[in-house]
Amino acid sequence: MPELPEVETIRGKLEKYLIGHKITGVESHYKNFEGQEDDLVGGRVKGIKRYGKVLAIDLDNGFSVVIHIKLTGQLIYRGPNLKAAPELSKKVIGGVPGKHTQVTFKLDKGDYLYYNDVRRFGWIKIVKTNQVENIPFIRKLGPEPKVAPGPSVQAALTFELFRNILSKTSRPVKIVLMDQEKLSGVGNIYANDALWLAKVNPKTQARQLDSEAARQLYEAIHKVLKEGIKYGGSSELAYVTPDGKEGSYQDHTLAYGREGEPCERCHKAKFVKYFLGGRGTYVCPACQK
DNA sequence: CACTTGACCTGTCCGC
DNA sequence: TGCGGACAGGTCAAGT
Repeated sequence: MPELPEVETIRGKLEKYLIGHKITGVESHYKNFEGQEDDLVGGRVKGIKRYGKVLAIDLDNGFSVVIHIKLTGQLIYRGPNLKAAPELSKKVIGGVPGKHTQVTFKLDKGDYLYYNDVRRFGWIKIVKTNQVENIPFIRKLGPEPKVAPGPSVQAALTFELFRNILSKTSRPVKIVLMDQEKLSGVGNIYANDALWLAKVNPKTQARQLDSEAARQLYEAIHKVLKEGIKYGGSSELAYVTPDGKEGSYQDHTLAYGREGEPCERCHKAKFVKYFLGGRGTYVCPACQK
């Protein structure tokens, strides 16, 4: 769920709601929070960047808030910028502020940005803006598929790079797609869908893919990520946008979650599910040879 | 080095 | 209605 399309959707909304706003206070009791809350106070939001699945909120005082929401992190904006404050999705368990609010960012003009995280896997770091790209996790990220016009900072995943990445390993191609150090942004849902769209078996050794299969897969990755963005992300689990709404990609998945359903493309088989690398993997046995 | 399993956490859903 | 157990995606650490 929080893969590139979800994080990009959040990025766009934060840009809309937060730019120009000053942080007037930060309250955190979160175990995965690193850095000095006070470094943010007085800074104004000047931009929101994305590195793969990671967000960076840049302030005009030289500091940034870097956030990885992992599985259940939620960034919820509340305040007058929301014309009519929409009802919060019930996926915002406990509401805001609430039982699962880990960090509260108080902004000027009566605004708040809340970080909720039920399972507390996500992390937040306060660092100087010029040090964001030195955070080890971000430094190690591979190039990402360019599917959004927005200012992601990651290098583009060209077809040349993609072929090169595949050629260097015999790991199953699905595992490679989800390896953020090889390419960034793709997680389990979109990996499943891209493989189905490209008619590639997830277990295929990456280096066994010929140029044509690699091309199909390369294009499929871009296509499914764009679809994800178009539908505002997948709210299968805990994902919601900063205005508290759900995305709808979960209603448009190609293969993910479709165990037992007929394959609408070949009509020859039903989707089966198995585990690959510990992750739910959905394939049509007839068209993903 | 490649690959697998367990850990991190809690809510939801499923079966009895 | 209650309860135990499996399961969920993202990443890291430890084990084989």
